[in-house]
Amino acid sequence: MENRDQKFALTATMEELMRSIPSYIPQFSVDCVIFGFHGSELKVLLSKFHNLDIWALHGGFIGQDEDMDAAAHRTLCDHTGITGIYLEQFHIFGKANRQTYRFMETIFEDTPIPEVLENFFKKRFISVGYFALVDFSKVNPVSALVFEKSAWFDVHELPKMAFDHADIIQKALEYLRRSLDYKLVGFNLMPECFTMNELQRLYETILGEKFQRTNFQRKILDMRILERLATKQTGKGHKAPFLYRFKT
Amino acid sequence: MENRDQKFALTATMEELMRSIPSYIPQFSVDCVIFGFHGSELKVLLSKFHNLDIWALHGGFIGQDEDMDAAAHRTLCDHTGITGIYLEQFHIFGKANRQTYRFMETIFEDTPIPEVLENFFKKRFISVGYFALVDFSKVNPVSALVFEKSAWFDVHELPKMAFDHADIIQKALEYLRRSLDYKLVGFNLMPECFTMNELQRLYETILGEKFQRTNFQRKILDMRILERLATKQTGKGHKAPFLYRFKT
DNA sequence: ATGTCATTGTATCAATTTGATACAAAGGTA
DNA sequence: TACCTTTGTATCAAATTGATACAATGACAT
Repeated sequence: MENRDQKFALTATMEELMRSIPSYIPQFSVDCVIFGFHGSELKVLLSKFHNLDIWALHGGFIGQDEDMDAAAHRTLCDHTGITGIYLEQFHIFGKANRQTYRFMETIFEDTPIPEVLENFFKKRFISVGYFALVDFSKVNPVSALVFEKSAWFDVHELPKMAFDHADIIQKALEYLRRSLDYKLVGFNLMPECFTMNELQRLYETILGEKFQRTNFQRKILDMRILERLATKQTGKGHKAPFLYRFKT
Repeated sequence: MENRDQKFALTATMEELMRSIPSYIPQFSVDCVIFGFHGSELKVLLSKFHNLDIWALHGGFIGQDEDMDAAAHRTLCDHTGITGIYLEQFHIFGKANRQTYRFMETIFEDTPIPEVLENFFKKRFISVGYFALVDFSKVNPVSALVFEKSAWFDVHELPKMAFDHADIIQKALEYLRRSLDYKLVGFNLMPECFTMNELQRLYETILGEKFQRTNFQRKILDMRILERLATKQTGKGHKAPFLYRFKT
């Protein structure tokens, strides 16, 4: 019974997809790695397929008359409900064996696959990887299309992933490390106000190394990218830390 | 007369292109920015279109069953005649208005454009930018397809460029600067043996800044990436510099 | 031969940046 | 009020970087 409802929901949203497919560039997709920061850990937002214990990145296609960046933003907004997210392309995945069709068959089980979908998905795909930096607390994950639900996962404890999506996340993380911009990354991943300690945890989890508290503080303050606010009134048994905010 | 011969050559190679087009992924291309180093300047290899005073990067398409990286290597080999070149993707260009068709019409002048080509080129294109690092002295530019000839240009003195190719070169240069790896770049752009002074000129032209001779020498030697060979017997009126080679 | 000139290889010192440690100032609890 | 913990800041040593000095070399003119 429950299974039947899901199957119905699945095919219903598929109808929508089918109608829009002719307006997309064939064999080309966008995949977004959505990073968030919570509880001292770097997270990625993933979605689970109906009927399968497999998770995937949020992907989409590009309209014939649509800028690629715009397509990435649209895809992202569809799945998170927020706009104005920081987004940047980091790599193109173009191996010859990037097919999604065999996977489609599993999702559809014994339901016949519509011809439009078959023609679209049976070909090999090239995909642009984008990464997004979002304020964890502002995201309200939206399930759409073939997805049953969304959830945040620790970057180092990923579930079983679809296609080459685990590789894509790995590449995104490498890119983030290599081209780390303290202001950009902090500004987009942290909430409005935060303590120096929380900020340090962010960079530690991204770079995978520990910093010395006092030197980290000096380094960040010397950059002059933060405004110091009032001290935070903690209920903890120690001196209350200052709160900071990124200068605009 | 001369014009007529050129037109003939143009359409003859076009026949070849037409036959291969159905095996390519539509609306998707690869463009290579080929960097070389000569006479204290960073150069890019460009090709000139027949009948037009417009130069372009070397581009190509991707076979349906071909890895994207392989397609880039193939394209590069077609135009330079050398294999095993260092090649890396750096950006994907996906603005909605990336059309080549209007340009095609100019090239064809009043010759009718074959339908296969028309269908292929009339759509908007997405292009992956690759950059190549080659030993200037080893390249023997090969003209192919719609190109009349190839030539090296100083990165800062580009001729009139086709499409958005000037932007693509700019992006490639920015990428090269941002992710500068001293060993990688030097190893691929320098000839087998070179003096410290020549190496310094390379990094100065890439980064667009002057270094202090003595400190540059110390910095590079401290990296332990070079082997020192015998001194070079110059005909110059001063102390002969050592020759160096990158460690393998 | 000898002196001049330009360039190279190396040493050296100062200035700056980075790493490590010390310590007083809170904020809560016993 | 003593005690514990964490925070903010100062300070010193170590490492890196910037700037300058100088002897060594190779060709040429005298």
